Order: sequence, then structure tokens, then C-alpha cells
Amino acid sequence: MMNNDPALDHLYHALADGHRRSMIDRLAAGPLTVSDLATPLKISLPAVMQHIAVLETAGLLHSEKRGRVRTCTLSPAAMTKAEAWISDRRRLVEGQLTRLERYLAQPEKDEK
Amino acid sequence: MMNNDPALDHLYHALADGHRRSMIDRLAAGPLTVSDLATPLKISLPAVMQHIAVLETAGLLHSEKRGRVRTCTLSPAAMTKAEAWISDRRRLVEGQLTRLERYLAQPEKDEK
DNA sequence: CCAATACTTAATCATTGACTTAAGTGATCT
DNA sequence: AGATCACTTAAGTCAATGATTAAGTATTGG
Repeated sequence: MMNNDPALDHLYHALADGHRRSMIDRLAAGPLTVSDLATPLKISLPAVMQHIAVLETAGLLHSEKRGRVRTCTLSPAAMTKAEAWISDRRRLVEGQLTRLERYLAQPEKDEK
Repeated sequence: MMNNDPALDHLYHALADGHRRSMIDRLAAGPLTVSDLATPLKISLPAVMQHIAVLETAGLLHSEKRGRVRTCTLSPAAMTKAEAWISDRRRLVEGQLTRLERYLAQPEKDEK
């Protein structure tokens, strides 16, 4: 089963928080340091670091420390995986709808 | 802020569990009753109902009771929303990569 | 009517998640 | 060297999650 995939657990869990989504949002424009990420948020620096750890575990970003500054960069590959899972299921359901609509749209023939 | 959106919290939270993803997976083939959903899972019926409640809160499915049987059906609209959020951010990051690659690919000109 | 079926509610419990404050580490500036 | 900066670690609080068992409520078949 692909649904027992801990990677998907981590991915969606990481995305299920407004602070983390906001961080992703701003990282989408380019790499940022830990302080950069923390500045607009009304939470403590350790809290920000915990969010970074969650995003890193999910594979959504990687970070590198140079001197005393840690810079975070998004990794699009993990996003692609999360997107693909949803996308596949959505297409299945929509395919169903299409078949239903097709059925409903066809002229009655055994009604006699 | 779109990232403070509780709907996205609920959506991604709902997707961050293997049991729930497996339920979605099987519902993608068509509507199922609560018992149908419970059968392949090794958890109690109340646990399954709690998962259904989470999925319903997320807007991922709706259910209807007729007689003593409750039937669950997926709602693709919520999936579309979750997919759209990721998709937008992924495109942004990939756009960045493309610009980086473009930069790296260009011939050196100030190297003298 | 009675029993079986299909949930549903309630109460409980262990674990995890999202913070906090306080103290510590190492790099960089003066 | 000493102070400041940019994290980092540690420890603890508190609410939410995911599960359980036990008991309850409607339907429905005999």
C-alpha cells in the first residue's frame, strides 16, 4: 500500500499548519535565513526552528549553515509527490462524475 | 493571508494519515458504507467514524444515512483546493530553478 | 415482538504537537 | 579579549489526536 507511506504522512502533516505554509510561501520566492523566516511570525525563534525541522523531515526544504547563519531553500521534489497523490485521486473521482454525467445525459432507451 | 486558512489546515491534516488516505483511495472507486470502509482496516468501528468525521470536516467527503446505513461519497472540490495550493508554490520554486539554470547555462562573459 | 445489524455516543488514555522560557554554543565585530 | 549575533538545546506546559472499550439507538429480518 502506498497509503502507509510515512513520507506522505510527513508531507501532509507539514503542510497542515499556517505558519509552515506561510514559510513555504515566502521561501518560494528564494532562500531565506532562519531569522528572515522568523521575523514576520509572532512566535519565538525556537518555535520557528521546530517548524523548519518539520519541513525538513518532510523533505520540503533543506538548510545549510555557513558561519553562524543557516539558510533554508525549498526542495520542489517533495511538493511534486504530495501534489501527485491528490491529483491522482481527484482525477479518479472526477472520472466517476464524468461517467455519471454521461449516464444521466444518455437518452432513455429501455423505458418502453 | 491565505495561509491562515483553517480550511487548508483541515484538508492537509485529513490527508496526513494512512488510514484516511486509504479510505479516500477506496472511495475514489465509488461510494461506500461505514462498514465497507471499516472492513479492511484493523481498527475499531468508532475509530473509523472519527476518521470519517475528520474527512467530512475537511470537506473531502459527505455522507448520508438511509435506514441504518450511512453511505460516504468523496467530494472532489476540496481535493482541488489542496492540490491548487501546492501546485502554485511548486510552480514558483520550479520557476526559480529554471531561472537559475538559465543563469548557469549562459556563457561566462566577465571572466576576462 | 425479538434479535441481529449498523452505526453512534461517551468516557478514557497514551502520545504527539505547538508552543514557551532559560541557558548554551560558536562565529563575527570592536 | 569581550560583546554581540544567530542560532541551538533543554525542559516543561497544555491542548489536540488517534485509539480503545462499553453502553446506547434506531432499523430491519424472522
